[in-house]
Amino acid sequence: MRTDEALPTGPSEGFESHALAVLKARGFRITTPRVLVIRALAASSRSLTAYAIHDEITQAGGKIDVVSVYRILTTLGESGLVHRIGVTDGFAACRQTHEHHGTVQHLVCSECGTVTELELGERLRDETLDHARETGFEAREMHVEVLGRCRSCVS
Amino acid sequence: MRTDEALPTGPSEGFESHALAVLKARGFRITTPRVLVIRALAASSRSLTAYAIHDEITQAGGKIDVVSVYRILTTLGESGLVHRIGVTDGFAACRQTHEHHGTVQHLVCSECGTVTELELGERLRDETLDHARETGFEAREMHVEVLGRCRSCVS
DNA sequence: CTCGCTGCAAAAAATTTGCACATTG
DNA sequence: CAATGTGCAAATTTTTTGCAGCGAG
Repeated sequence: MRTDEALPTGPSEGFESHALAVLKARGFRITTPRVLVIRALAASSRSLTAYAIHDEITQAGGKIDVVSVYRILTTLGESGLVHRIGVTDGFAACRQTHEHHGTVQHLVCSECGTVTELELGERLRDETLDHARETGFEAREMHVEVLGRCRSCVS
Repeated sequence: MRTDEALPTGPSEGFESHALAVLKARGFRITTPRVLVIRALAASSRSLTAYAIHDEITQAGGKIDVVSVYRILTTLGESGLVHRIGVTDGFAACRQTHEHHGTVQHLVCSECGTVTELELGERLRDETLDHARETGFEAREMHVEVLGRCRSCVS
């Protein structure tokens, strides 16, 4: 498998190795298309749709079918390696390597589209879930999206 | 305009009159298709996709084009009368008639699909937003989805 | 009566499926 | 070499657009 071209391994390389390790641990094969998708996600601070990922890879000289992107995104999603961002209707790399029990917030910048993950403290998470539980709801996990402007767009 | 058949006005009628009032106040016309969509949303405790709404209306003897459902959903969304539910990829009636500054949580039952709105207390909302702000993010609004089992599915 | 809204037709975009072939481990 | 995963072709499904005509106010 050649991984030495199309979508360079940059500063966010942490996600790539983490994702590959998780896939391997779960019994999935490490293939070129998977590496390319992971790399595209790792390189983007924004959330990407299947077609956006396909374009990124293609424009970087890589070759992949959109169908594969869809299938790979499904796999990554089931392995907790990507999160679907509702407002942008795309997928963002889940960079938190430690266990997050549905407590990651996504800060989505409406100006530049950057998606930042932020761990919601245990206390806030629990209080919010307890609030839901007071109504008799058996809360299992939650997803928080915050819209606004990111640090660099504000200044 | 005939509103006396197809999708009866039931117990959740509050949403219908509220929605119609809001539309009227915003200068939109009250049309049969709009009433039908609003009624379908009001009658469902679950979130509905455009096609699901179309089916509901059609099966109840009503007549509407899916294209209109899309356009009406857009209008309702811009007027804050429906919320897009990420996990279900559908729309749910926003039954809160008072101002909620992005503080409504959605409790989505993974078993029966029911979507319940729950106001997140001011304190919890502010603390969560402040948490995001500490990172330099200018938080404007937020959306919380909680997954689990609703009261009736638990018991 | 007039402008907004709907329906119809059609196009465009997004997502899924089946199967032969290529690739990983 | 034995699955597993990919690409290709094609079918489905979802969403958008243009325009003529209906109907709410």
